[in-house]
Amino acid sequence: MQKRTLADSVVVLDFETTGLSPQYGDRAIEIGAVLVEEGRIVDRFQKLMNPGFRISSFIEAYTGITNEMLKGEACCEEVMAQFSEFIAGHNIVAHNASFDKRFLDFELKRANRSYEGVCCCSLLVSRRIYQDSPNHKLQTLVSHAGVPTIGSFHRALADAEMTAHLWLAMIDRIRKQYGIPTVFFDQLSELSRVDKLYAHRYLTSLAD
DNA sequence: TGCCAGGCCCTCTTTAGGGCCTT
Repeated sequence: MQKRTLADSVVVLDFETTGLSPQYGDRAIEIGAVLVEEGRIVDRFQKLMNPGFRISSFIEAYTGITNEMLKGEACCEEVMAQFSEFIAGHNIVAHNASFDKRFLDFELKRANRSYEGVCCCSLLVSRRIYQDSPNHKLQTLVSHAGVPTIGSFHRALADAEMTAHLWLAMIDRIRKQYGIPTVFFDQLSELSRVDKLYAHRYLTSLAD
C-alpha cells in the first residue's frame, strides 16, 4: 500500500522533447525537476540529453535548445538513470501530465529503470481551482495565479519551477477557501478526476 | 520531406465530434 503523502511534498517535472509522441520516434532532449518538501523547493535536477539525431528547426525555435547545445551531451539512457534516483520514493506532478508521463515511462524503460510513484496533473487540478482563467496553459495560469515568472517558458527547469509554484498556489487557495489545514496528494489526485461541476462539493466535503 | 498522439472535457452528446494542452 502506498504511503499517504502531503500534497506540498512532491517532485514536479517537465520534459522538452523532439515532438509529441515517443511511439513515433520522438525522444526527450531535456528534463527539469524540482523537489518540493513542505511547500518549499529544496532540490533541483536539470539535464540536457542527446537524442541521437538532429532536432527540427521548429523545436529549436520553440524551446531555444539547439543542435549545437546537444552536441557532447549524455544520451537519454544515461540521464534518465540519474533521474530515476532523483524521483525515487516521491509522487510526481506535471502540467498536462499525460504527456510527460508517456515520455517518462518510455525513457525509463529504455534505461532499464522503473518508477513506482503516482502522477498527478496540475492542468486538470487547475481546471477545477481556476475555473475563471481564460485558458489553462501554464503561461496563462502563472499570470492568473500571481505566480512569479522564472527563466524562460519552454525550458524544462523553468517550467518545472513555475508549475511547482502554481501547484503550491492551488494548495494555498484550497486551504484558505475551504479551511482545510492539511491537503494530501491523494485528495488532489482525486480532485483531478472529479467532474469540475462537483469540484466545490468535493472540496467542501474535505473540510467536514 | 513530411507525416504522426492521446487523455480530458464540452456540447449542437452519450451509437460523436472537436477543442484544449503538452513538444
